[in-house]
Amino acid sequence: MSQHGDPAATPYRPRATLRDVAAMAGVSIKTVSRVVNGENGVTPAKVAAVRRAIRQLDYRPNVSASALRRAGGRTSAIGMVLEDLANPFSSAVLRAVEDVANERQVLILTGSVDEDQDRERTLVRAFTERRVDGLIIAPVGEDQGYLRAEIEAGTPLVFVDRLPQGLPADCVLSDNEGGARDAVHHLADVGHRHIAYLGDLRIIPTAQQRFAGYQRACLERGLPWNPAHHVHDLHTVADAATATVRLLRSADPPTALFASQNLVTIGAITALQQLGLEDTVALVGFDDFLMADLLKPRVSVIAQDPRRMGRVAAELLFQRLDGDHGGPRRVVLPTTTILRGSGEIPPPAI
Amino acid sequence: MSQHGDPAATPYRPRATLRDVAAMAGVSIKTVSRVVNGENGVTPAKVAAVRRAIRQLDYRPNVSASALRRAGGRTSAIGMVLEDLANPFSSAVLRAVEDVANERQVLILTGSVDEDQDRERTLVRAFTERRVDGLIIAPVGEDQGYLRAEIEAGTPLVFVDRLPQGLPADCVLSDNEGGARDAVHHLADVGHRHIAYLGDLRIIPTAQQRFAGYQRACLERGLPWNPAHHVHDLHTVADAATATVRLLRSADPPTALFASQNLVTIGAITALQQLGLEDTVALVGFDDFLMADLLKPRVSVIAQDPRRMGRVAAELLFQRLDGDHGGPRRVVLPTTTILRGSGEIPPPAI
DNA sequence: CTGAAAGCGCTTACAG
DNA sequence: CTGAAAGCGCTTACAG
Repeated sequence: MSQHGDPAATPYRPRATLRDVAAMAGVSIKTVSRVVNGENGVTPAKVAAVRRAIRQLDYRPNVSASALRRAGGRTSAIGMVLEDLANPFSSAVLRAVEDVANERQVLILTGSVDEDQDRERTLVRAFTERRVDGLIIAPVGEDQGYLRAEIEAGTPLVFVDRLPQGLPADCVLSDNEGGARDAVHHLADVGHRHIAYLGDLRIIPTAQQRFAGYQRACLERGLPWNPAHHVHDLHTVADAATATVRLLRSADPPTALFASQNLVTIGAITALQQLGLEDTVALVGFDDFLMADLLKPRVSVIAQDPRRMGRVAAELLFQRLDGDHGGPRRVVLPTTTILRGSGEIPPPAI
Repeated sequence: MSQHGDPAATPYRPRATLRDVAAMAGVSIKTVSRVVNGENGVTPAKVAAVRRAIRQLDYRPNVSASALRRAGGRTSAIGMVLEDLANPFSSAVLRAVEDVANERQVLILTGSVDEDQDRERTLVRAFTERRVDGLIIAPVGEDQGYLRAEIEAGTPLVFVDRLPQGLPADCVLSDNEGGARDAVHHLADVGHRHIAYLGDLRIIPTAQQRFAGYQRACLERGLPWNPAHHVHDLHTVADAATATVRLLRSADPPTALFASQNLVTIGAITALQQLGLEDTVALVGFDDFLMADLLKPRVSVIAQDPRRMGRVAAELLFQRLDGDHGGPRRVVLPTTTILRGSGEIPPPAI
């Protein structure tokens, strides 16, 4: 009796293997392998017998096992390291990569790093140990030199959103500096001369580039350079709201705001509404967001194109996998200025 | 010369294997395996030699190969099938699952199905062929019976967001009916008797449940049952906006709207703003969204908790993987009614 | 404490 | 057209 096994201890029927299918169909495992892989040169009668056995046993090929022996050893999976899967920018990039990968029957392993360098390395290592065919990475660490070994081992790498440090590699970026510059130029066109900069953590390269664009435009337009109007290291809505309130209540408030990132923009709007200044102080945000159109005033933004970023990155990766061994490429995606109202509020007439 | 290989043809150094490490360290592969897996009973001197070789060769264990032979054969990866990685609900669920999986060093394979039944099956099959340890699925198909084989093979399954059909299995759902009922009761409390239902595709189970909750509340409060005020099959912002405009311009317009889903809510707001009725017609939406707080009026919603849904689903899955073989469990997560203004607009005094 | 042999599920490289 | 043998990179089950 006990030979039949305790159902609680062995509740499962193990998965059928090539060998099981071969036994049931009365052929060798090699013949089954031929049928599974659609190779020709198998008698129709045997093909039928094998197919029948596959169906009866619900056979599922083990792709890890086949990749192990197969020449080239592709796993048909790529790894994607993102800042935070729950944020709209990351998830839009991911989705676009998925769509390209899907056309090639390639699966995606993914994870979030939350600005944590160690997590970036841990994730990359975990993906590598699964022998992914390639990696798309939004880097957070200050040095990506540790990835040199992956490249040498033949795993193509494409960086997105941020430039990698210490490693020449493909990457796809937004024109952060240009976009920020456009924002300030636009506000200056409207007549503003006192434009505050509300920025994310200074360690983030994109934040640095956006500040550089702000700075450049201020120079180009001869705007007064007022460090009291430069607020850095805002990483949450609450941070941004608090900082904006303080700025607008100061003795020397700006007449316009440039918010260098999504959450900062939302924080700034929260503050403006709280002070009743949303129709008085101009605002341009970096990054578009759903509903920018429904707020009052509607929010003018410098839009990135995360889906395009993902698509281009995936296409680049697959080109590498298809054998393109050319030098590293850098793709800079232009931003789009979308004027909806908040950025067109003029400065108060004195 | 040509023996050294053409750099364009063989540009990469193959990854080191256990055998390479063993050769360099002057031990057997079994000893290297012991060191890599942290087994004890290896001379410190050999451990040191092995570690040195691992570092020099930048050895990365091939976890697929080890899983192949290892008893139990866990791959430390789970598969996650979601509606659309780019939508905030899906990505919040994913992120929460990631956080739980991360504690166990488990990786996530994921993909979007976009309401496509075939895609659901294709994705599940692809994950299964990679021998994921478990699956979390937001089902779209009308029948999940095809998954019986996975369960029998010992792959635990947890459904999220929607009940599976034709298969008893663990699942984690929002209280869709209860939440919709709450929305209508709230509007009735404010004084409304003509409350329109704006719903998603009728084939979607959650949409059906929300309509059922709407219906039940109408009965409970003795509200007139007016099919002209029930609009189904709205799946995009544009659809919802058009339908809302038509409804409000009709001879017999409702005084309040219940929007059964995020995009529909946004479409309804677009329409209300377009008609200048946002402060006249009440609105409650199902699903919270960032910025509901910044719109005017602020938007009252029935909030789900996607992060909790993901966390609970992942915990359930890992309990199963840890050996819990009890009967299928169903977890229903309560919704939260958040009153912000739009749902508290009273009906016009006659 | 250490390692040689067998085997995981599959494909490759042959031989017939 | 078909299959037996060897091998992918690793672990298991032994023997010493």
